Amino acid sequence: MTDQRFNPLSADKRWQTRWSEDGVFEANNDSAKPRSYVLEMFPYPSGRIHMGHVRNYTMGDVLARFRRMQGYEVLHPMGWDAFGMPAENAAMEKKVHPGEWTRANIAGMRDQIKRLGFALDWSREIATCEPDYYGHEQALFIDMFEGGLVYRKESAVNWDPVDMTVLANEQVIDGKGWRSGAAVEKRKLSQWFLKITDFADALLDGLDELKGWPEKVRTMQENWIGKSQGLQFHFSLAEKQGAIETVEVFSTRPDTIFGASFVALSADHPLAQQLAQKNDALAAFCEDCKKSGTTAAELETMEKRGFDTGLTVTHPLDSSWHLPVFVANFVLMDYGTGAVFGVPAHDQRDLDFARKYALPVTRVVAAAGEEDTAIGTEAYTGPGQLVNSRMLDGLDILTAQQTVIDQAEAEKWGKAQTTWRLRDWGVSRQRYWGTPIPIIHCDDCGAVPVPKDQLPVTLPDDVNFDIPGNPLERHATWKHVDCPKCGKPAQRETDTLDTFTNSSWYFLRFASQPDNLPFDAETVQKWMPVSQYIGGIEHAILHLLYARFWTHALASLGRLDFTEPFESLFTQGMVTHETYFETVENTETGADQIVYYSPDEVEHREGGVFKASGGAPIAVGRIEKMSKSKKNVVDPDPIIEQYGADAVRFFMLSDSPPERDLPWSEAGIEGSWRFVQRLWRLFVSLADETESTAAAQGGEDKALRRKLHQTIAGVAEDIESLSFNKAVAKIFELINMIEKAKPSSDRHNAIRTLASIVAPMVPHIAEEAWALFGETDLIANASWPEFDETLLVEDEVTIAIQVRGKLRDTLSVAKGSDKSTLETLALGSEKVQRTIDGAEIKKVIVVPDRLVNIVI
RNA sequence: GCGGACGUGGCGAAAUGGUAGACGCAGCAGACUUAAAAUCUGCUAUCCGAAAUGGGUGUGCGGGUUCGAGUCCCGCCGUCCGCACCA
Repeated sequence: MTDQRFNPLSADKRWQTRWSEDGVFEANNDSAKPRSYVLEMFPYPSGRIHMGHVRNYTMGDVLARFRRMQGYEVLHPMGWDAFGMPAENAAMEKKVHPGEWTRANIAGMRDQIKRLGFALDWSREIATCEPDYYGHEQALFIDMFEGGLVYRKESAVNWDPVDMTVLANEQVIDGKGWRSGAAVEKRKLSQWFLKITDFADALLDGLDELKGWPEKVRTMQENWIGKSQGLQFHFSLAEKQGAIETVEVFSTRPDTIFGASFVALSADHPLAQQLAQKNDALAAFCEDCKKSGTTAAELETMEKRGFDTGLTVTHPLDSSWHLPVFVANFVLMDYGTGAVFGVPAHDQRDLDFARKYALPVTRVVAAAGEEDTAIGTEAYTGPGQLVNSRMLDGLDILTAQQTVIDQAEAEKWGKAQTTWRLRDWGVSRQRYWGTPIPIIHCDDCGAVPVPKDQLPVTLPDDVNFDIPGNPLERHATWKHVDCPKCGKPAQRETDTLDTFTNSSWYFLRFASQPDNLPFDAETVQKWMPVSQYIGGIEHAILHLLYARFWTHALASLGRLDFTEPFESLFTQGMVTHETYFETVENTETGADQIVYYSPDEVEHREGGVFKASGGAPIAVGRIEKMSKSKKNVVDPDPIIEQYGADAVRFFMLSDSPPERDLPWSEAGIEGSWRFVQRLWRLFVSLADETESTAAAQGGEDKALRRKLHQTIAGVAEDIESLSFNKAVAKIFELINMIEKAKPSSDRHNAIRTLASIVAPMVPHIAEEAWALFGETDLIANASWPEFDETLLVEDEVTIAIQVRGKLRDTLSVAKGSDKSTLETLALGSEKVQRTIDGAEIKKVIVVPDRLVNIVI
């Protein structure tokens, strides 16, 4: 007698062991089968996996298992994005070495992930913090260095003047250092940059190829790259300042040149710097500009302020027209030329600035009829014709732009120019826990790459984090080396690479991992590009752009012969949960403060939510992304232990569309658990039944057979499009029908086939069922069931009968009934006649197999 | 500030411009049980109605296109995400 309850505690472990021992999911580089590379963004080993990971890897796993069943050789690897700040924070707080902390986290998280029974090729596991990964990364960096894609320049960082350390944006809270609380300053450091801008055009054009990417991500990348065409030209300084005689500006709106009322320089602009040397007030203003943050959001929301330098420039189209020159805090040195001309009437920022400093506002573009309408508090950015613009009057915007550009080029004071919002990628980090930059600084030879036979440049283990700052910088011996070129004493670069570099090529290393090279191009070529990449939308720009850039760059260096790494991309939603809180008075300050409670600390009872074990009522807050600060985190581990991997996996796939947020709920996981048990009851019901005994009892069941075939086709389609919630709904419909059906050979077959249909989602119970049915091989090695095309279409359809677009009746007719039949049937409907009530019929619209709409 | 998305029952949602609410959760009623759990059956957008194989309303708000709009267009409102040193 087979157990009437499915027991995941024993089944999960048993099948996971079997899959592992048989090496079922190890990808074969030499396979002759068609290939599919399914990849989920690898995790940062923060300590514990969270529900977001579970959701991400479950989705990838369903696709990977489904592709295997379809006959593909599947590469589905897992690894660790193991460098990063949390390890250093742990080192400071817990006095544990970042490496030790990270490796312990990896070990724990690997166990957690394995308990979910994913079809992963663990033989290819990588951790980016190990020298056998980052050493190869150093080799690739040197390739880029030698290929002219790496350079050094000054760039601003957040500097904490108390801790004497560089801070990440994340560590700056309201302009203050997160530990010291000191006001953060911008400070310039000489840093390494990768020339991503060399690939701006290629990265932009490449987006067109990426048909399998969400439109929104392509748009975000397009906007991020920000190609804009315009006019770059110079204003001549009325009062020459030594060597500086002109101010170079760039504008995408040269048509508005007659609306200019000022020129604004970045505080970092050479002219601003030069003037500041002789002008204490200006120097103070420039210094003040350094106090703002380095993030775009801060720069753009801060109060726009300027400093009038007293200088003027002459207008290029009218030498008698002088414009004042300001230094302004909103002009970025990194974009364009570091100087702009302000047209207040047609740019909101310029308008705000002009109002503040009482500068003229002249409308130069107007929609029809608005030529004389004054500009109030809102700049006009819409279409129209040029006004108040001398020779441009009456022209449309585009023609005016071209006219100005042509004249500038003819008179040699400017030229058409393409500018990018995209800036080069600063990869230097003044931190320990990252890939050491393989460069040696020699007084005589300059920056010399470490010879490849001396790689990897490994991190020293004997470091301490008792004082802030970079331990590599203050390590007694590590940085002191001889120059590889001339042999004289020199210094190692002590900055490490941005962790984004680690995730910019890991997918290549998964595909091929020779000892002596980063990857073997031929093997990589067999697997790449990644067929389906799955991860969070938060990576829509940075990670995905950097990974694309590395692939483009390696292709340009002749190391790869493709440029786009990810054929299809899917961005999944977050796992969310209700928040629980109460507002209490802070005993010291008297101010109200919110105290959050975790789901473990509350209980749901009649009348609401209360503190656990009979406590007081508690407020239920918004449903939000699971986060430590809101304490609304549910740890997957105990859930897996209680309900088993299959129920957890199934929950992750049900209900919410995968790109949308998934609210975690106790009731939801209970529902998934009941689903698993329901499946099991169906499977065991077959244990003593053969197809022929079933047939003998009830013959055949055509409707159920049709439903089965529709489900096989429909679920396959839904899995391919990652619409797991729809696949789940179809499975439920099939099960509902099976449960209501009488015994028959078709019912018997439907249940057997059901095991295969659900196998990618709930693989443990599917294996268990397969064994129960007497199969000796694994269902993981089985094929996706075939379906009969002819059974997919119904032979009877329900037609909607509308009167003036409103549903009045429905009719069941043979599929393919012709229009006149349908019209006659519709007009014969009693309900229709009642609604028409003798009115004149103007028109009858008939859509075969769909509806009839009677217009009166 | 800039860029991107989303908005449908009590909740998660479904719906090539063609019957809005499939499927799941929760709830209600019933069966089974000494009882509970589990399981099974039925109902479940909303308003009017005793009920109807009766009618009205209804996909964030306001307009528009169409025989027909959740879906397309225009304008709002709200919420969320990203913004270059978090990963």
